[in-house]
Amino acid sequence: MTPPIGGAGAEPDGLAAATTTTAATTATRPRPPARPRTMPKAVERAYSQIRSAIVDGTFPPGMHLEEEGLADSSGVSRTPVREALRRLAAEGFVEFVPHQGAFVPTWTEADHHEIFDLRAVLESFGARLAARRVSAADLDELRALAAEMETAARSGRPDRLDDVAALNNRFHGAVLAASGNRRLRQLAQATVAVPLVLRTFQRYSAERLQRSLRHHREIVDALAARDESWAEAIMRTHILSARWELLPAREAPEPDPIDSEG
Amino acid sequence: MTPPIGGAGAEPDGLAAATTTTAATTATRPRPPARPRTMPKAVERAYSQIRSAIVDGTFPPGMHLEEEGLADSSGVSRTPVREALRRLAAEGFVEFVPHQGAFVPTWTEADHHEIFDLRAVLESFGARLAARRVSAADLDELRALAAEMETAARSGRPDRLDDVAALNNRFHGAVLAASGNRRLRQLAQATVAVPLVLRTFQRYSAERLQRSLRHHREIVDALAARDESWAEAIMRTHILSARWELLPAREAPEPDPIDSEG
DNA sequence: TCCTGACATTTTGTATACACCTAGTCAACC
DNA sequence: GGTTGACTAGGTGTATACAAAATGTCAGGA
Repeated sequence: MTPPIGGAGAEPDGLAAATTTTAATTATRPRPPARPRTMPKAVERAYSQIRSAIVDGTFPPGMHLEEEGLADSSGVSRTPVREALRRLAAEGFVEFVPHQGAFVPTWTEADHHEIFDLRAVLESFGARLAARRVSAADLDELRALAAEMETAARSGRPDRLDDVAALNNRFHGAVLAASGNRRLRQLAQATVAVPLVLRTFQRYSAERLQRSLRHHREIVDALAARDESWAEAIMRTHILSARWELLPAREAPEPDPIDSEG
Repeated sequence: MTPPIGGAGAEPDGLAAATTTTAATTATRPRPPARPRTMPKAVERAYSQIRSAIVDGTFPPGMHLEEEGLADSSGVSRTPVREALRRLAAEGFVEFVPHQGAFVPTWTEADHHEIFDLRAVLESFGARLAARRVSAADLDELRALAAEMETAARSGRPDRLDDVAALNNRFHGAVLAASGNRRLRQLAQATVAVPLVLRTFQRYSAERLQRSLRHHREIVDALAARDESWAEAIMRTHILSARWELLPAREAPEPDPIDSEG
């Protein structure tokens, strides 16, 4: 149930055909929540353009997002832009002020801690659930993602760090998918972490990045062992250790920038 | 920051009056996220009407919500109806199917368990945080709400049970507010439980209701003692015990309907 | 010189009109 | 008679036009 409102729903829904005369007797027969076909393009274009502009910093924190301008630059009208902004607001990418419109949120340190607290709670719970239900295919996928991340990180090239971040998101998403709780996945992925964590690895030192990658391996091991407590603990560890790498205040210090990692 | 997108933002944001000669340097200065004034009325009307119709069963599960009809019955046009539906979808009250529109979701038993698992995780964590930061005023409010619920329940009249449900929501919301984590509150309140739990108490037996009310008292005690683990445990208990009262399958049995209590 | 008031601009909020897609129905063909 | 095809209706998706509201500016007065 509850398909992700706009997210790229790559999940086979499976249970669409509960059409078996479900109690309702009236003529206004509720039709079965049919299969999601293809998403239209206007809202999707506006959505992804705005989203990536926020993520990559083109739209800096505090910026006022005017609907007309976004509509022009996206090549669509204001209506789909509004819908896209609403979705982005629901996911925490923008903030709305009643008669002023949408703004790129400014993250405070308190926000940062809120988000990581929630990530720790939700994803460690997801890891616990996943340890119960994980399949061999899930484990293969997780191992493959971990390996890809290690490869990308080993290259040492900063431009690969975005790949690492993307793979990291996929890894965490895969764990949440393996948990079997779709709402949990939706919450953890959409509402919580994305805006902050997306470009995260740019700031990791080489050794911290290595530790993060080792965490991933250990998460897979814990899941493979079907050890719920271990899985929960290592996932919690993994996320809470990342918190301190990414504090907004740490922008200046700039630790060892990844280079020359064998 | 991140004010609740559509919720009645009753928070004094404080930093509204930077109106004095625009201390900014550039013209495209990001303006401060100003105070939330008054929410418009069209979307709000549509939103609350649709929402309550879903909650009270006027719109049964599986029903197709046609925008034009909703617009007519709400006295507004389709545009605000669409926005209201988007918000409701983000909160789990409706589901969207691409070129078919919005439907009232049908809750399966699996959905039910997903939701209660998440509630248990989020709200017990909220109780833990709240035990750290709860103020005397918070405790007073919680005690007052608990007392009101007991009064309403003692009356034994089934029509008061909706009041109990509303007070229950306020109680849980107050705990989450006391946690100090706004995102946690937003997640726990908006995305997770509301549609299912709202009309919940109609199904409680008298003794179960009493137990639930005692839980509330114990939650307050745990918070007053500033005992994080106690608060977390009793909140978890409170929610998980409620899970089994509300299973969809239990519709037929219909236990002792509250009467003559007190 | 500073404050107060109204005005004008800009942007959001809302309404409506149009286009495309989906689904259901009916007819033609195999 | 069953199946396939196109047609028709209904509804969502999108675009645009209009109204309301807020902000910033400017003039007038104390």
